[in-house]
Amino acid sequence: MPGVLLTASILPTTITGIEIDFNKGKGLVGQYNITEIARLCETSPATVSRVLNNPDIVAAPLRNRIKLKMEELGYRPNPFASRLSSQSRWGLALFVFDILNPFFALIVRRISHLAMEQHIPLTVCDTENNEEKERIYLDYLLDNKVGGIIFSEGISSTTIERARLSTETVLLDRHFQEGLISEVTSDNYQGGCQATDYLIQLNHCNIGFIGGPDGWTSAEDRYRGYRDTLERNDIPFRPELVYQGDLRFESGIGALEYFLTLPEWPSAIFSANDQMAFGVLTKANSMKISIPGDISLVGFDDIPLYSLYTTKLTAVQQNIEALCESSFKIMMTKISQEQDLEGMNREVNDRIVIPTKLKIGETCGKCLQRTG
Amino acid sequence: MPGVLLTASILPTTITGIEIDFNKGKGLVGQYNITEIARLCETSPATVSRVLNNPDIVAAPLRNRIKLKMEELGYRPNPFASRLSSQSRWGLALFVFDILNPFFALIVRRISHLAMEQHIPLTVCDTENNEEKERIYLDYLLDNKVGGIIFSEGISSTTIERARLSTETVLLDRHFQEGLISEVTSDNYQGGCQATDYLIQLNHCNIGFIGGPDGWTSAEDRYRGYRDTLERNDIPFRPELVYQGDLRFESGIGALEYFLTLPEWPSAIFSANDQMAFGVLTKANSMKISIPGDISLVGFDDIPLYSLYTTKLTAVQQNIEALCESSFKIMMTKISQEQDLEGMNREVNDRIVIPTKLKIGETCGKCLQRTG
DNA sequence: CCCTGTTATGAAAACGGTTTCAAAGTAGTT
DNA sequence: AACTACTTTGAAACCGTTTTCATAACAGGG
Repeated sequence: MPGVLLTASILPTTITGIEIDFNKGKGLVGQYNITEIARLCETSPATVSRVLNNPDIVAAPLRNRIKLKMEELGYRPNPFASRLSSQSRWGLALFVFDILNPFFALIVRRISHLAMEQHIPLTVCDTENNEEKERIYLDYLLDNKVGGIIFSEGISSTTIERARLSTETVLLDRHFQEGLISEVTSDNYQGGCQATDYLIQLNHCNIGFIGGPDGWTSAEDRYRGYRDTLERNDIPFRPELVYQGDLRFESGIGALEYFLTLPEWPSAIFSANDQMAFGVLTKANSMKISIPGDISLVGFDDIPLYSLYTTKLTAVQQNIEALCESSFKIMMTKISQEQDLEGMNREVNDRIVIPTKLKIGETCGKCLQRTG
Repeated sequence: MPGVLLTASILPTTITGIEIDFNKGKGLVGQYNITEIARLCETSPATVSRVLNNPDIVAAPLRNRIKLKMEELGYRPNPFASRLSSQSRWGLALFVFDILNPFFALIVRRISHLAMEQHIPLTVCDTENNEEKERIYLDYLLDNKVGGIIFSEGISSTTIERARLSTETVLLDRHFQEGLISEVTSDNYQGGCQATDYLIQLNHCNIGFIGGPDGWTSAEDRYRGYRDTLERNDIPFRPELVYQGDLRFESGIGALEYFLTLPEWPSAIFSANDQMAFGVLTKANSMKISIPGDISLVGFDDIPLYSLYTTKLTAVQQNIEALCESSFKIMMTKISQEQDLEGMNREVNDRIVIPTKLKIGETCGKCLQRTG
């Protein structure tokens, strides 16, 4: 489950690891096996197995007798034996880059909820932006024949490409090489436009942008929205108004500090996520810079948690529920298609875009003097 | 497994669940098995197995030949086969009650780091305060012969008791029935004393307390510290100054609202965790109540994240690193003891207490008029 | 009543490892 | 040379399922 996070031999290329053996010990569990059940029901293991996996094909009286006996003894099938012999893939995994970030924490919670509803184990892999960790997790998952992996932002292409070749994959709010993998994203470009448009309507033209790390396609799309909207409104793009953040709180602090070193402060800031916006807010607060009095601020994500804080952040709202549900649904479809079609239409990949919405809070105001 | 995440048959008492079979498909993986390797090295599977599990007992030349061949072919042992035949327990799990709470998120991150260092898979179980989820997770873990489980606060005794009987268990910052399970806790009682003492030194005697849910032993210990310290200082305990929260942000808001309905406001509030203290801070802010001007505030945990916010919270500091490291170490010891002693000294349980420290921030001030 | 087609079951062969046990080889002692 | 002790290896049994294949039982059609 969650998780799932997770291994039988989770190792690098070599094969080591501490294997623990306590046959003696508290092992009251798993007394019964399928043969025992069969014997007690005066039938064969094959039939018991059928009751487990395909009950309909065994005659009702026998089936009930077996079911009852299993219930009575609290029999639980051994998953190792089962998966060894059936060779089936099973279970899902979710890669996130930073579980401390509430945006990802919410995704984790939502996806693991969906998985649990279906009784599917989910392994959560918090990679902490570390390629080595990604590799260890992926090795583990592939060894354990995971059924599919959902990748969110911040995971290296190496990992994704490797996963793509051996199991089902779905992207959550990010792109990968054109069309290779099904993806569900927010309309980040549109969101970037919405935020920028709104600020321009408020008369701002000196708009700072706090971006994300290279290769974060969601942040890049937001950036494109920002630039295109400026252009559409004949506002010249000024590179010095762009600060590259890392999407964490601290980064917002750094961004504001940077913007304040400019000869002319931006009158508004658009941050590629809420965490950084919140950093700006906090820093501004402590420096007695008024938001929105001195500087207007727009975030991205609309994390519910943040709306509880002192000043309600104006932010582009992502529909996290919809993101999670769609990507989970696509994954389930892929997985069942496998069953039926045996990979015939493997190359048909979905691409779902979920609209964003600007949610007005209290961090934006009209720009009075128009400069630039 | 993380494991995150998580099941071969994760089911309730009945046996259902969607099992997916895609033998055809992208299965380029796992081409080689131990017999194949043996054949190619002109030796027997038994010997290859020995190289995997106990390299020293096979002669160097043969061993190297086999190792090389495995490397060359990218051979990966099948964990299902391996665990089926060895019957060994393997892997760890961590139960947390709310992964959105930064205190637990930090624990998750720390423990999973430690586990990964040792190449041990960790399954993180975010129970969301739901006994049904606990059961599903635990069933899954026991079916999969987990090596041990670490329980943090907020998990039901039913679950813990059931786990205790079938696998190794360690408690992290909580108690369970006296001495039955090894535990590592912060000195919550002492922390409660420290906070209360500090406020009393500042001349406060009207001190509100925001507690946790029933059965949360860590919060109860903090509460005892609060009460005993009042008593030691001859300050009468007043039940109306105690508010039972649920340890979440919103709960702090509710607490402050409640305290303000009292005929006489508390001049200081001690909150059983940072999240609720932060709720108080936020609510106070929006109501123009000054902290520490009107009310002093002490939290508990000292989440690093929160120290970045506008006002630095005064809080009792828990040594999360130490908590995690100790409990992980105890778990590792238990697990290896199993190997050696085959349960001889099963009943020896550790009990480690980690001191707390009061960290002075900016949310406390001297109480000027002394009432009560 | 015989033939055919279907349904219900069991025997036995996988699945890919680990482990026990015996045998063969090596070395050291007398 | 004979005996013992130890090291190395392989054959075969086993772990608990699933799955294939064959058979038995049964129903329906002529």
